[in-house]
Amino acid sequence: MKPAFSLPTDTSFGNSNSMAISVLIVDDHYMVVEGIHSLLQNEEQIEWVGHANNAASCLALLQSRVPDVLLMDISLPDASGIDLCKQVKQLYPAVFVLALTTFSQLNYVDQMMAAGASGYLLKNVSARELTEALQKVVSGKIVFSDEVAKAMHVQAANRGVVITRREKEVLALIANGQTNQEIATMLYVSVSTVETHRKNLLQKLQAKNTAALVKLAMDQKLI
Amino acid sequence: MKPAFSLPTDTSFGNSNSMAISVLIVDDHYMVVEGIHSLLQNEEQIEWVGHANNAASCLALLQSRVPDVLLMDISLPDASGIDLCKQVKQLYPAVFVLALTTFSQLNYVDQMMAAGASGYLLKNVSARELTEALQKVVSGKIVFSDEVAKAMHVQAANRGVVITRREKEVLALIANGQTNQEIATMLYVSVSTVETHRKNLLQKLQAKNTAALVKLAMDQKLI
DNA sequence: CTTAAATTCCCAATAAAAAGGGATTTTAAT
DNA sequence: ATTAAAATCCCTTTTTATTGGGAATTTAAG
Repeated sequence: MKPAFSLPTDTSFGNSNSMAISVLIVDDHYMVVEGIHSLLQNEEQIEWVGHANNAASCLALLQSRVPDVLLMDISLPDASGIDLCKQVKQLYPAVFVLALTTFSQLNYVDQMMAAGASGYLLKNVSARELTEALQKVVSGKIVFSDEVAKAMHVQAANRGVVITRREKEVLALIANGQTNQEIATMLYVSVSTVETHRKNLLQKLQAKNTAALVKLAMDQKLI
Repeated sequence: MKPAFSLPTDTSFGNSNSMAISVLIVDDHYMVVEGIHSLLQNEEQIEWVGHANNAASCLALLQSRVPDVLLMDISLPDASGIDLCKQVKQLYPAVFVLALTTFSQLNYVDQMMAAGASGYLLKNVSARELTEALQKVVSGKIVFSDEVAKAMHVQAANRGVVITRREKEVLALIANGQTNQEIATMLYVSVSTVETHRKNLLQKLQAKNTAALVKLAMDQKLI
C-alpha cells in the first residue's frame, strides 16, 4: 500500500541561524493573516514576505518571489488548499507548504499531505510552536501540531473511506431526498445502477441504512 | 504554560477620550485575538480591556472589569458561546455581546441572538466594519455583517424549526441507523409512536424522506 | 382549572430500500 | 496489451419506510 505522503529526501538545509526563513501566507481571513503577522513580527529568524487572500493572488505573488515556506489555509475562496498545494509543489518544488487549519477541517489532513504539504498546524498555534514548526519544515521535517496528531489518531477508524466520483453524485442526491428512481432519471442510468451504487456506499461507509449513511457521510464531509 | 487570560500592561488612560468603547474579547484562537487586537490598536475610540480564551476566565475577568462590549467566539473550549452569552447577559445586562464567528457556524445565529447577543460578525471583518459595528452596538442597535445577513436570508426557509425533546431523541436514533422497531424497543414505546414522531419530523423539517431528514437536521445542527 | 402542546397508541395500503445473488462494459493506469 | 477499478445493468425476496387517516393520554404553562 502507498503511504499518503512521503518524507522529502532533501535534507541539505542546515539549521543556519544566519539565514532567515521567508514566509508567505495564503488565507482569506484578514484576522488570521494579521494574527500570524503579529506572531511572527518579533521573530528575527523569520522574514515576512507578504500575504495573499486567495489562490490566484498566491500564484501571482510566487512569480515574483518564492518564499521558503508557504503557510496555507486549506479553505480558500477560489480553490481548495489541496489543489493549490499540488500546483505550487509542481511549479516550485523547493517551497515547503505548511497547512493552517481549524479543528473542524482535520478530515483533509491526508489529502493535504498527499498533495505535498510538509505539515499541518491548527490556527490557534502559539508563536513558539509556529516558529519551531517553520524551522523544522525548512530542514525537511514533517510537522503536526499536537492537537492534529491527536485528532488524527482519534479519527483513524473512520478516515480513509474512498468513494468514487459517481458514488459521490449518487450520495448527494440521496441526501437530497431523491429516490432511486429519481436519481436514475437524473443521471440517465437505470435504477439497478443506482441501487448498486447505494449498496456500495452502504458497504464502504459501514452504514446500516440510508439514515446512517447520510449521517456518516456528513460526519466525514463527503457531502 | 500560557496564562488563561491577561490584562493589558498599558494602564495609562491618557490618550483615551471619555467616550471610548471598552472591548473585551473571548476567543481561544490566539491568532484571532491577536488579529482583532491589531485591528483595534490604532482606533482611538476603542479601549482594549483584554482577552480571555475560555468562558471561565471570561467570567473571572468580568468580576473586576465590565466592558461595554464583549466580542465572543461562539465555540469555546469550556462552554458554548450561547451559554456564556446567556450567563453574561444575566449577570451583567448592560454588556453588549457581539458574536464573532466563521462562515461555517452561521447556524447558531438564531440561538445566539435568542441568548441576548447584539449582533453577529464574521471573523474576516475589516477594521472599519468592526469599529462601526462596535459603535452601533453600544447605541443599542443590532448588527450583522453583510455576509451573515446574506447567509441568513438564504437559510431563512429552513431556519427556526423547533422539534421536541422526544423528537430529537428519535431523530438521533434514526440517524444512527436504528429502525422504527429498534427505536421503539429502546425508548419503551410502541412502533406506532415512533412512526408518528418520524412523521412529524418529516413534516416539520419539510423532508421528503429519511435521507433528506438526516441531511437537513445535520445542516441545522439538530443532530 | 383550562388549555395547548407533547406524547402516546392504532390500522391498513403503498412505496421504497436492503440484501442477495450475478454479469457486462468502460475507463484509466502500467 | 493487460488489468484492475469503476460504472453499468438485471432479478427476486424481505424488510422498512411512507402515507393517511384517527384518537387517547400526559405535561406544562397561564
